[in-house]
Amino acid sequence: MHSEVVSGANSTEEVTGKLRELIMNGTLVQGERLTETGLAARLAVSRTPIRLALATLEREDLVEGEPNRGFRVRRFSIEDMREIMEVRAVLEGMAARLLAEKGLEPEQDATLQDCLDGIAELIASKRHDPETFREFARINNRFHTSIATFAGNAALQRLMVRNPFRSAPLLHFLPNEEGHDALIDAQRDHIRVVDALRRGQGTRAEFLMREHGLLPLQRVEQLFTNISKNAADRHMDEAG
Amino acid sequence: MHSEVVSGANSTEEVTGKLRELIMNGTLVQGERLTETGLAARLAVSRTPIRLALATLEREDLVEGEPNRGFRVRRFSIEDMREIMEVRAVLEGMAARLLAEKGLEPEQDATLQDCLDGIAELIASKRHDPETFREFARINNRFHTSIATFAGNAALQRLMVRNPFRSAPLLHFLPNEEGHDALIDAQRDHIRVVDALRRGQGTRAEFLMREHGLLPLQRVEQLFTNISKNAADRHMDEAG
DNA sequence: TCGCACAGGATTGCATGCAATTCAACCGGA
DNA sequence: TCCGGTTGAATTGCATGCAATCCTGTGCGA
Repeated sequence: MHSEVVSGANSTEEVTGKLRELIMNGTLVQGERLTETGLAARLAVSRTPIRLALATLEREDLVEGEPNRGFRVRRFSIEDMREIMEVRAVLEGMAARLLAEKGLEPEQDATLQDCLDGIAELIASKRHDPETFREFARINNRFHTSIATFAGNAALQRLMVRNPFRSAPLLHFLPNEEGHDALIDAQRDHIRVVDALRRGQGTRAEFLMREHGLLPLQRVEQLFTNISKNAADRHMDEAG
Repeated sequence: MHSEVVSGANSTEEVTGKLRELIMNGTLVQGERLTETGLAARLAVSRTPIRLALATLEREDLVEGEPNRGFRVRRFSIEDMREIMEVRAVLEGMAARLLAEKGLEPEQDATLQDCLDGIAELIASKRHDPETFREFARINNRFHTSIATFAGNAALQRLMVRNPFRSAPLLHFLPNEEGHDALIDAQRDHIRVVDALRRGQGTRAEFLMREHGLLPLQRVEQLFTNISKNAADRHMDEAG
């Protein structure tokens, strides 16, 4: 059974990444049971790295396991999403505050300005195709990651990169007409955050960032209702 | 090889707990290399649960591992401690704010009052023996855990119980003459936090709790310098 | 004396076997 | 028809074997 030989030397790492991706892009649907043998066959490794990967993903809250009963893909309710985003917003706010209090190094300033410019360009292009949105996601990610890094608190940074906040499934919302508005909203927040950072206004930076972190909430809620509706429709189709 | 049979059905859980304890109480010193076989022999289990436990502890930042080179007990510098405590303070502040905004249920109010009373009693006793301090630690822990729970944000609660903030080694500072003062300081903060919670003053509760979370900083710094001094002395002894 | 290659041992990483537990279907009885 | 008990398959949890990798110390050459 050599369906798909894993390339890297370290299987566990690869497996963890692959599983994370499978969960996040929805291939493994929420609530789905994950058997070690099943995954082992699917990824062409033995159960050992699978088991380790699942333990890791459990700590990331992407899967949940019960003793002697294996793992399943974690179900994210809308409340879960809200809670996760609230925590993330607070942590991002903290990062912004620390950075403002420390002051921006010139090159850090340049990096953030670069992000602002990149998004401004996307907005000016007035396009709202998927690629534009993906590019926004990349720059946006760089913006937030940079602030978390520049803040200079390793413990904070670890929490932010490791935990599922950003990676929680369903945050990959699809681009649509409103996507472009989302860009504009985000950019407005970003500009103000950077302004606060430059002026060393820690509290202002903190709370701007907090609020910014809650921006996608409405969007996610809408997405949730759409998904529920689709599920209901599909159910009716089957019944019919 | 039956030196110490593990009782529970689930070895991995037990092993994780035992290792966590061994690291936290200093039996496994910082920077010490952890070999799977060594630990397996020590805890009388095979390498498999050891490996899983180490993976878990790595995510808790109690050990650090390099691929193909095993794990070592994480070294905590004073800067690490400060960063960890800063993050924890922010998260505790968030919990306090959420709880204040939600309002206290009567039984929640009673639980917190119970903690206040318990510590007040310890202070009134004017004793500063180890047992008194351990009792304080228990009540203090209950106080903070309660607030984290009552806040009603599961994601936040998970972060706070799972991560090493509280459990970071060296936070088990020894009781001494100043220990009693520490109780008084803590109690003063607790009373004000509870007051803010009762009045629904979210911002006040948040910042009181943040400040409270930084209370042990000075203490930890002192402890660090003492340890360094001791280490230096020992080194000189060896050299002499 | 110093630097470097190499060999042997130690250790990790992964696969797999086996016992214990859980899950599911079936069967008998009311 | 419904319900509880039982049995067998599926699955997890742990132990262990083996190959690959890394570390240590030794010997050779400059």
